Amino acid sequence: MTRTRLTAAERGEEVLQAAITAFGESGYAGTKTDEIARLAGVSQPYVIRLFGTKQQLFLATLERVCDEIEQAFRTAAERKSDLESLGDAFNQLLVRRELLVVLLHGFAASAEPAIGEASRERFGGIYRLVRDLTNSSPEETREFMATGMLLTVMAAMQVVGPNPVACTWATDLLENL
Amino acid sequence: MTRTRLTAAERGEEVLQAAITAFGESGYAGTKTDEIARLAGVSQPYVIRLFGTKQQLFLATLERVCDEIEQAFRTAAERKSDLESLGDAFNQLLVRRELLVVLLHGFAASAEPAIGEASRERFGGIYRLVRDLTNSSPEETREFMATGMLLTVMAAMQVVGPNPVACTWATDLLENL
DNA sequence: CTTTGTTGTTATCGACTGATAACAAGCAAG
DNA sequence: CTTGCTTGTTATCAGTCGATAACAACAAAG
Repeated sequence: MTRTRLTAAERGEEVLQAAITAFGESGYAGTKTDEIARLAGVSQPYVIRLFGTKQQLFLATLERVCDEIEQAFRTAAERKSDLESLGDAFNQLLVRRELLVVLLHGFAASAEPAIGEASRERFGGIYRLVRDLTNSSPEETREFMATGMLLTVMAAMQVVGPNPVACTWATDLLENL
Repeated sequence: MTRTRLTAAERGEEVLQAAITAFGESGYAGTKTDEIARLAGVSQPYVIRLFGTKQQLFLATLERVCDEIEQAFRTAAERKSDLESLGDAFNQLLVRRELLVVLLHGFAASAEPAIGEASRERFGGIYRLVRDLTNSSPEETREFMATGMLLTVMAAMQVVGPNPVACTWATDLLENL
């Protein structure tokens, strides 16, 4: 048991990774801070002290996820700045199902004002980033975002990504993509 | 106060409508059966007795929502059986934001086995229905479903539908649709 | 070595929440 | 009217969960 002592920033990072996993699986309301603590290997009260409240932890998780998505797009655009290149990057993100599904849970929890505001802000930012990185028209960008949302809900339904549930309609939808 | 006595089926219907509203706003885990009861004007234990458990109530709500969506598509196809006609029908559904958002909450709660199974089943059914009603190719149908998912998450973020939150990127995305 | 700040824990609370039980009130038939 | 079935309520529990408080362990500095 390597129960090392870390700085608050380092431990916070571990908790954040655990939060991505947990929130990605069960969403904002459905996830217990205790489960996140267990995944991170710390006590539940410490998770709360590191982030203040469960909601602030969720918001931090959402911001982190969006940062990683935007970073993946920027990196892809450096090699080739078209929508196909960004699409490949998106498919790579699907390997970590929880990442994109956290985003979906943010959208779904938008009735909570703070979460809704963050979701709208970050989704708009990703839209603009995709459009600007690739110099695409609004129509092309919308189709890209739409396909992204379809894949994201399919990730939530566990028909794409690692260990997918077998599903005839899913394989049908994924052909020629 | 018209506190009339209804049959179990009639009262169940009222509870189901309340459940669409409540689950659409707060999702499966985030909605309290007590809130549904309040909206339906009955006591919380009665809601439970009518549907067994909160999960069974959510599943019934999900089934109902999917039935209504499929019905809207069937009706639209009777007049004109192409994707544009079904798209118009979908836009009409957006007027009742909660309806589509319940669907999204079903996807999001797919980690719960029973909910995941129902979500996959019904989503696949809608996909096949759209494709068969319009005789569209898998590619065309996929694009339709993708756009539908984009609009659904935008509905969850409250940037489309009644009383939309003003948002530059949202108006941008909705132009020429 | 002791002082001081940071990291982390255990103990515990208070509010919530789904579910059960027991009971009451309406309604139709005989 | 009373018997029996359905509709509905109040009371209440048992478990959960986020959050707070108090304390403990460790490390660096002087």
